[in-house]
Amino acid sequence: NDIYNMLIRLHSRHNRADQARGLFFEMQEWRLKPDADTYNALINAHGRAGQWRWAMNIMDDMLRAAIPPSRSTYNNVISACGSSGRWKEALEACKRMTDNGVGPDLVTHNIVLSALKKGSQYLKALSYFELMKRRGISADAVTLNIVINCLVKLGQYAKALDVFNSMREKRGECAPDIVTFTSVLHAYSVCGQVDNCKAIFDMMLSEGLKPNMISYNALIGAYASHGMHAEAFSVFNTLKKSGFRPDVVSYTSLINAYGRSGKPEKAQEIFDMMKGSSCKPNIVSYNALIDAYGSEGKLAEALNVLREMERGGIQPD
RNA sequence: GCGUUUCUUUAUAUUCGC
Repeated sequence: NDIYNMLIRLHSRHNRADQARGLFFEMQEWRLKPDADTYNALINAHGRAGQWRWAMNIMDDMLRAAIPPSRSTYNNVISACGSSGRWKEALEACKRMTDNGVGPDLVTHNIVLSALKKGSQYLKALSYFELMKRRGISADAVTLNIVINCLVKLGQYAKALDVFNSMREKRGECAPDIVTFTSVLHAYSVCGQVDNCKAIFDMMLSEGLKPNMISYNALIGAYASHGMHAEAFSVFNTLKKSGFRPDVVSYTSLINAYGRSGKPEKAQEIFDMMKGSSCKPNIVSYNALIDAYGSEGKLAEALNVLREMERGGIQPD
């Protein structure tokens, strides 16, 4: 049983909801009874796939099987609504949870906040956070990271930095983590302060936090969006030297760095490098390269890339 | 009673309009 639960979780992580569902039926053919963990994992799998209705139906099945939904079950359902962009349904599910006598925990509140953020309801997210404070619910780093990102989306950079600085003072549960630093780095990029992106990155290092792919990619992206291809390329190399394999985001950011610097042939070079790697270009990579040519008026080359993309079986959007 | 562990939540890439 536990093995099936693990396998379903594995499919969930890889966004294979149908495979997860297959296992769910397969285990029952072996006369294994799905337990709460099974249902939770299955709900999670559908949530990640944006199938919030399925997620809800599975919870109903659970009730029919006389397995009471746990806090994790509700959290998974609320999260399923959130990742499908259904913030209203997320709030309703949260209310239903309370009505059914299952109290929300901090994770629940964080899931609601992120559902509001995914639904672009940044102001609502901030009011929800204020409500949490008034109720004496103490936030953790995840909470504050979401708040920072909502403030950035609203263009309230100074307030975002205030939250960041309060996290640095408080430490403990609220100590800035790698997500915090990456968010602040991105905030500086969005408001045009590239130098501070590097400063934040270095601060993260001096705090003893190890950068991951996402933080490297964020720095590459910051340089890229400001047309600083040399700096972007240098971070790309540092990433590789640190033992990471650049992913599709790393490559696409670098393509964009050259595109924005008016160097489509360099962008093409990186694109070819990506094809020679284990990482396949996706539609965003193709779009970045097409735009690199297009913005330099090289329409024939741009069309060539478009044709190559279609030959590769990717539909233009 | 205390601690440890498991599960659920947050950060990065392309174009265009307001």
